[in-house]
Amino acid sequence: MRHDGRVPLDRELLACPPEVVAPLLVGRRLRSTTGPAVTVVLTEVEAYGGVGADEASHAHRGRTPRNTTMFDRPGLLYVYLSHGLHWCLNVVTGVEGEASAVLLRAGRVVDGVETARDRRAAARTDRDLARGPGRLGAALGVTGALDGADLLDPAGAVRLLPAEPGRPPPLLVGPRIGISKAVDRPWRWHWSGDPSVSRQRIVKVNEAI
DNA sequence: AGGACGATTAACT
DNA sequence: GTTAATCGTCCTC
Repeated sequence: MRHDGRVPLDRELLACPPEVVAPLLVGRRLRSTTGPAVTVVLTEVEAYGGVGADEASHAHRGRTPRNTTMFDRPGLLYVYLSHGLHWCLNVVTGVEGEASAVLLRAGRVVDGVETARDRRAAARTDRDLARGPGRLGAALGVTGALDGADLLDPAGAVRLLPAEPGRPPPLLVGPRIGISKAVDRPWRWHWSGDPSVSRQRIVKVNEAI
Protein backbone atom coordinates (compact mmCIF):
# COMPACT_ATOMS: atom_id res chain seq x y z
CA MET A 1 0.00 0.00 0.00
CA ARG A 2 1.21 3.50 -0.81
CA HIS A 3 0.07 7.00 -0.08
CA ASP A 4 0.95 10.49 -1.20
CA GLY A 5 2.79 12.18 1.68
CA ARG A 6 1.98 15.56 0.20
CA VAL A 7 -1.69 15.31 1.15
CA PRO A 8 -2.01 17.81 4.01
CA LEU A 9 -2.46 16.06 7.33
CA ASP A 10 -4.74 18.72 8.77
CA ARG A 11 -7.07 18.65 11.76
CA GLU A 12 -9.93 17.34 9.64
CA LEU A 13 -7.98 14.38 8.32
CA LEU A 14 -6.60 13.64 11.79
CA ALA A 15 -10.22 13.40 13.00
CA CYS A 16 -10.49 10.11 11.08
CA PRO A 17 -10.18 6.85 13.06
CA PRO A 18 -6.68 5.87 14.20
CA GLU A 19 -6.37 2.98 11.76
CA VAL A 20 -7.01 5.44 8.93
CA VAL A 21 -4.57 8.06 10.14
CA ALA A 22 -1.79 5.64 11.15
CA PRO A 23 -0.65 4.63 7.65
CA LEU A 24 -0.77 8.27 6.58
CA LEU A 25 1.74 9.17 9.29
CA VAL A 26 4.48 6.90 7.99
CA GLY A 27 6.87 9.02 5.94
CA ARG A 28 5.84 12.30 7.58
CA ARG A 29 8.38 14.23 9.57
CA LEU A 30 8.30 15.05 13.29
CA ARG A 31 10.48 17.92 14.49
CA SER A 32 11.31 18.68 18.10
CA THR A 33 12.73 21.99 19.27
CA THR A 34 12.60 21.23 22.97
CA GLY A 35 16.34 21.82 22.71
CA PRO A 36 18.56 21.83 19.63
CA ALA A 37 16.31 20.79 16.74
CA VAL A 38 15.96 17.11 15.89
CA THR A 39 13.85 15.88 12.97
CA VAL A 40 12.82 12.30 12.24
CA VAL A 41 10.94 10.67 9.41
CA LEU A 42 8.36 8.39 10.97
CA THR A 43 8.87 4.77 9.95
CA GLU A 44 6.65 2.74 12.30
CA VAL A 45 3.30 3.44 13.97
CA GLU A 46 0.45 1.65 15.73
CA ALA A 47 -3.24 2.56 16.06
CA TYR A 48 -5.05 2.40 19.42
CA GLY A 49 -8.63 2.95 20.54
CA GLY A 50 -11.28 4.48 18.35
CA VAL A 51 -14.84 3.37 17.81
CA GLY A 52 -15.49 -0.07 19.25
CA ALA A 53 -13.60 -1.88 21.97
CA ASP A 54 -9.83 -2.00 21.76
CA GLU A 55 -8.72 -3.72 24.93
CA ALA A 56 -5.11 -2.78 24.26
CA SER A 57 -5.91 0.94 24.39
CA HIS A 58 -5.04 2.96 27.48
CA ALA A 59 -8.55 4.40 27.25
CA HIS A 60 -10.58 1.20 26.95
CA ARG A 61 -11.84 1.52 30.53
CA GLY A 62 -12.71 5.18 30.19
CA ARG A 63 -11.09 8.45 31.06
CA THR A 64 -8.36 8.59 33.70
CA PRO A 65 -5.82 11.30 34.57
CA ARG A 66 -3.21 9.65 32.39
CA ASN A 67 -5.23 9.16 29.23
CA THR A 68 -7.21 12.42 29.26
CA THR A 69 -5.35 13.76 26.25
CA MET A 70 -6.55 10.81 24.15
CA PHE A 71 -10.09 12.20 24.49
CA ASP A 72 -9.05 15.67 23.37
CA ARG A 73 -8.73 17.26 19.93
CA PRO A 74 -7.08 15.41 17.05
CA GLY A 75 -3.56 16.62 16.37
CA LEU A 76 -2.50 16.83 20.01
CA LEU A 77 0.48 14.96 21.43
CA TYR A 78 -0.29 12.23 23.98
CA VAL A 79 2.79 11.32 26.03
CA TYR A 80 2.94 8.60 28.66
CA LEU A 81 5.65 6.96 30.75
CA SER A 82 6.31 3.32 29.98
CA HIS A 83 7.81 0.96 32.56
CA GLY A 84 8.75 3.93 34.71
CA LEU A 85 11.51 4.77 32.27
CA HIS A 86 10.51 5.62 28.74
CA TRP A 87 8.44 8.49 27.39
CA CYS A 88 6.31 7.32 24.47
CA LEU A 89 4.63 9.62 21.94
CA ASN A 90 1.21 9.40 20.28
CA VAL A 91 -0.73 11.53 17.84
CA VAL A 92 -4.31 11.98 19.04
CA THR A 93 -6.82 11.05 16.31
CA GLY A 94 -10.58 10.84 15.90
CA VAL A 95 -13.22 13.31 16.98
CA GLU A 96 -12.98 14.99 20.36
CA GLY A 97 -14.56 12.90 23.10
CA GLU A 98 -13.74 9.55 21.44
CA ALA A 99 -10.38 8.35 22.68
CA SER A 100 -7.94 7.22 20.03
CA ALA A 101 -4.33 7.77 19.11
CA VAL A 102 -1.46 6.55 16.99
CA LEU A 103 1.66 5.40 18.85
CA LEU A 104 4.84 6.59 17.15
CA ARG A 105 7.11 3.55 17.39
CA ALA A 106 10.17 4.51 15.36
CA GLY A 107 11.77 7.09 13.12
CA ARG A 108 14.82 7.78 11.02
CA VAL A 109 16.77 10.82 12.21
CA VAL A 110 17.24 13.16 9.24
CA ASP A 111 18.33 16.33 11.04
CA GLY A 112 20.03 17.04 14.36
CA VAL A 113 21.88 13.73 14.39
CA GLU A 114 24.55 15.06 16.77
CA THR A 115 21.93 16.13 19.30
CA ALA A 116 20.16 12.79 18.99
CA ARG A 117 23.46 10.98 19.61
CA ASP A 118 24.02 13.03 22.76
CA ARG A 119 20.58 12.10 24.04
CA ARG A 120 20.97 8.46 23.07
CA ALA A 121 24.42 7.62 24.36
CA ALA A 122 23.55 3.92 24.50
CA ALA A 123 22.86 3.75 20.76
CA ARG A 124 25.59 1.81 19.01
CA THR A 125 24.67 3.06 15.56
CA ASP A 126 22.59 5.89 14.11
CA ARG A 127 20.00 3.37 13.06
CA ASP A 128 19.28 2.78 16.76
CA LEU A 129 18.76 6.46 17.61
CA ALA A 130 14.97 6.36 17.31
CA ARG A 131 14.32 2.66 16.74
CA GLY A 132 11.56 1.91 19.26
CA PRO A 133 9.01 4.15 20.98
CA GLY A 134 11.09 4.89 24.08
CA ARG A 135 14.15 5.63 21.99
CA LEU A 136 12.15 7.92 19.70
CA GLY A 137 10.99 9.98 22.67
CA ALA A 138 14.52 10.16 24.04
CA ALA A 139 16.05 11.15 20.70
CA LEU A 140 13.54 13.98 20.38
CA GLY A 141 14.02 15.13 23.98
CA VAL A 142 10.31 14.76 24.73
CA THR A 143 8.93 14.09 28.22
CA GLY A 144 5.54 14.10 29.89
CA ALA A 145 5.76 17.86 30.18
CA LEU A 146 4.72 17.97 26.52
CA ASP A 147 1.59 15.87 26.95
CA GLY A 148 -1.25 17.78 25.30
CA ALA A 149 0.95 19.92 23.05
CA ASP A 150 -0.51 20.80 19.65
CA LEU A 151 1.47 19.14 16.87
CA LEU A 152 -0.12 21.43 14.28
CA ASP A 153 0.92 24.65 16.02
CA PRO A 154 3.65 26.27 13.88
CA ALA A 155 5.15 27.72 17.06
CA GLY A 156 4.96 24.46 19.01
CA ALA A 157 7.96 22.62 20.46
CA VAL A 158 7.01 19.41 18.63
CA ARG A 159 5.59 19.70 15.14
CA LEU A 160 4.19 17.32 12.57
CA LEU A 161 5.53 18.22 9.12
CA PRO A 162 4.85 16.99 5.57
CA ALA A 163 6.83 14.19 4.01
CA GLU A 164 9.99 14.97 2.13
CA PRO A 165 9.48 15.18 -1.63
CA GLY A 166 9.85 11.94 -3.51
CA ARG A 167 8.38 8.53 -3.67
CA PRO A 168 5.79 7.62 -1.05
CA PRO A 169 6.96 4.93 1.39
CA PRO A 170 6.10 1.28 0.74
CA LEU A 171 4.06 0.15 3.74
CA LEU A 172 3.65 -3.18 5.42
CA VAL A 173 1.07 -3.93 8.09
CA GLY A 174 0.95 -6.49 10.85
CA PRO A 175 -0.03 -7.07 14.49
CA ARG A 176 0.88 -4.62 17.20
CA ILE A 177 3.91 -5.22 19.41
CA GLY A 178 4.31 -5.46 23.16
CA ILE A 179 0.65 -5.86 24.10
CA SER A 180 -1.18 -8.75 25.72
CA LYS A 181 -4.74 -8.02 24.61
CA ALA A 182 -6.24 -7.71 21.12
CA VAL A 183 -2.93 -9.06 19.85
CA ASP A 184 -4.29 -10.15 16.49
CA ARG A 185 -5.56 -6.78 15.33
CA PRO A 186 -3.34 -5.75 12.37
CA TRP A 187 -2.85 -2.15 13.40
CA ARG A 188 0.92 -1.72 13.07
CA TRP A 189 2.25 -0.10 9.93
CA HIS A 190 5.87 0.36 8.97
CA TRP A 191 8.10 1.46 6.14
CA SER A 192 9.08 -1.74 4.41
CA GLY A 193 12.79 -2.38 4.66
CA ASP A 194 13.70 0.74 6.60
CA PRO A 195 16.48 -0.07 9.08
CA SER A 196 14.99 2.12 11.81
CA VAL A 197 11.91 -0.11 12.15
CA SER A 198 11.96 -1.88 15.51
CA ARG A 199 10.95 -5.27 14.15
CA GLN A 200 10.94 -6.16 10.48
CA ARG A 201 9.40 -9.57 10.91
CA ILE A 202 5.86 -9.42 9.57
CA VAL A 203 3.45 -12.06 10.76
CA LYS A 204 0.48 -11.22 8.59
CA VAL A 205 1.28 -9.18 5.51
CA ASN A 206 -1.99 -10.01 3.82
CA GLU A 207 -4.23 -8.15 6.24
CA ALA A 208 -3.28 -4.77 4.80
CA ILE A 209 -6.19 -2.38 4.50
C1' DA B 1 -3.38 1.50 51.50
C1' DG B 2 -1.49 -2.33 48.84
C1' DG B 3 0.11 -4.55 44.89
C1' DA B 4 0.28 -6.26 40.09
C1' DC B 5 1.51 -4.79 35.77
C1' DG B 6 3.15 -2.28 31.79
C1' DA B 7 1.96 0.45 23.96
C1' DT B 8 10.28 -0.74 26.89
C1' DT B 9 15.22 -0.94 26.75
C1' DA B 10 19.83 -2.58 27.50
C1' DA B 11 22.87 -5.89 28.98
C1' DC B 12 23.96 -10.45 29.39
C1' DT B 13 24.22 -15.77 28.35
C1' DG C 1 16.52 -15.98 24.40
C1' DT C 2 16.43 -14.14 29.24
C1' DT C 3 16.23 -10.75 32.80
C1' DA C 4 16.79 -6.57 35.65
C1' DA C 5 15.75 -1.76 35.95
C1' DT C 6 12.15 1.41 37.71
C1' DC C 7 7.85 3.88 38.98
C1' DG C 8 3.38 5.77 37.60
C1' DT C 9 -1.13 4.10 36.98
C1' DC C 10 -5.08 1.78 38.11
C1' DC C 11 -7.60 -1.96 40.10
C1' DT C 12 -8.82 -4.18 44.40
C1' DC C 13 -9.55 -4.47 49.24
